[in-house]
Amino acid sequence: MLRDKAVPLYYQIETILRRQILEGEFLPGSNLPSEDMLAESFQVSRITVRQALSLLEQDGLIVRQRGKGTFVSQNARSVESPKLTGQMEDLISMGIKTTTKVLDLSMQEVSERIGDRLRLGKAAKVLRIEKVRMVEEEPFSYVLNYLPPDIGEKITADDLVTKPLLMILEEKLGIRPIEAIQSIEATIADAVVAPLLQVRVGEPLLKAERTVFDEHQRPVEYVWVLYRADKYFFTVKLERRRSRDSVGWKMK
Amino acid sequence: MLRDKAVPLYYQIETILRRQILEGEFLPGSNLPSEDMLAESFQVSRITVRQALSLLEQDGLIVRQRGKGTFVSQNARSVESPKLTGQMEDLISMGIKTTTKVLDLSMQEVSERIGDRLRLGKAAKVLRIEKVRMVEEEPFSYVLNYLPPDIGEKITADDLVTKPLLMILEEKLGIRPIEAIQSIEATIADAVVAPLLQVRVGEPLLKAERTVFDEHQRPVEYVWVLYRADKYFFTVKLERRRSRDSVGWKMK
DNA sequence: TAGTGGTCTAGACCACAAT
DNA sequence: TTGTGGTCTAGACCACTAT
Repeated sequence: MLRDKAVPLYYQIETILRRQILEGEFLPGSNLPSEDMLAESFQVSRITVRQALSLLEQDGLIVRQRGKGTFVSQNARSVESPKLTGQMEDLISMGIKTTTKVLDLSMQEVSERIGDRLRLGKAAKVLRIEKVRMVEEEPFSYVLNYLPPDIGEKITADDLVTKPLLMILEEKLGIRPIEAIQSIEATIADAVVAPLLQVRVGEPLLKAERTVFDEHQRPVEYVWVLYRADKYFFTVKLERRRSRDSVGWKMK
Repeated sequence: MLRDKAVPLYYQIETILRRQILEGEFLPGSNLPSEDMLAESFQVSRITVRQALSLLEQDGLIVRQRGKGTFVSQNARSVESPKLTGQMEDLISMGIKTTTKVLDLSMQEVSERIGDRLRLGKAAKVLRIEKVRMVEEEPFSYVLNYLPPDIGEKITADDLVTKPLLMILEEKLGIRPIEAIQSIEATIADAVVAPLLQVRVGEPLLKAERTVFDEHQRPVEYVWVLYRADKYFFTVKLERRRSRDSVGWKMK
């Protein structure tokens, strides 16, 4: 067994099993080897195997059933989307196939709404970035980014043409965005954005607002986006909150 | 310490800590007792405490930092939404404040699209339910439900007026819906739905499609919904996929 | 009864942050 | 150096499913 201090065993095992599932070595509906068998073949303890499996379960790749075994999920499905999906990873990798037109990049007084989202004081300034993202020569979305002053002052227009913003934060500034709270609603194109997105006034648009947080839960970016409804939809997995009745507890 | 065979220790501990956080006994940003201390006061092993904490971490209530401690999340925030949020729980509890007008309830031939989503054969039938949900006397959403025949045949119109569908599935049929895949896009009201939702043609609507699965990953319901944009938005937490470079592995 | 996943323990060592 | 969370072990017993 290859030991690598930098990468935990359970993570290595998860990676291997994930690849095997995605590449079809284990087919949807089929059962995985039992935990004992996996522990044996990887030469680790069962707890470590379970740690790996629970990651796969969280991602919905496998389903575990007591007394029966562990099965590859029917939803271990490849991306079905003809458009683009809006998961965090896509937002990052999106830079690959898209070009960005920066319309504005300037430090501005913070509005109450933005300041609230970024947890800034009233007198603070923010970097405002206005841009249009193009996918295959067609306008795709109209984006407003707002960044706290200490982060914003380190970002230049040159950065933006080459890389997506989240990648700049990570690689240039050492900020690790790991979480975002996003809300989505429907709206229609007005006279201002319609020409920018090359649609008629009144066409449907998907509006998303999100605040992005780093590992310390500091807000590092607030984003306001309008997507063309014909080019974008958003997919999520909803999970029911585990519900089990609990009982009282006595401290000893 | 109270032992209850029916409820795992880690789950009891999670419940207690969750309540303490939500009720403000631990304030956002403050640190929780260390894992060792929690293990001591609950009189359980540290592993069991960690299991409880990892549930809270998954739900975003706490943040753990190696070498520093465990902290209550800044986002342990109560519902901010003036409208309704679209999480699975809401869909269930929604019945409380809403009334439902059933426009149609009938067994029909399955279309290819629906059959595909519910994993049914070509000749299968489905129960189709068409309804309008009202919130405080105002139309809120236009909903089409499709259910597999064996489930659908057990549902009557009477059921629907009293309880939300998911609750019927659970209480009357013993089906436990635990997961759904949902996609969301923007559209506008056409001449058919505009009067039903009491909006003008051309007003923005949020369109959601979702397939609901039970614990065995069987699709138990397919739903197609149009929401009035002025009454509904959807909030989600996005999480960045953990990314760590992994290395090769040698089987022993 | 045999096999599976679910829960739990006691103990160990490590990496990281603060002092 | 001390205290924290991160990883890992070996072993135990339980609950559920299938035979």
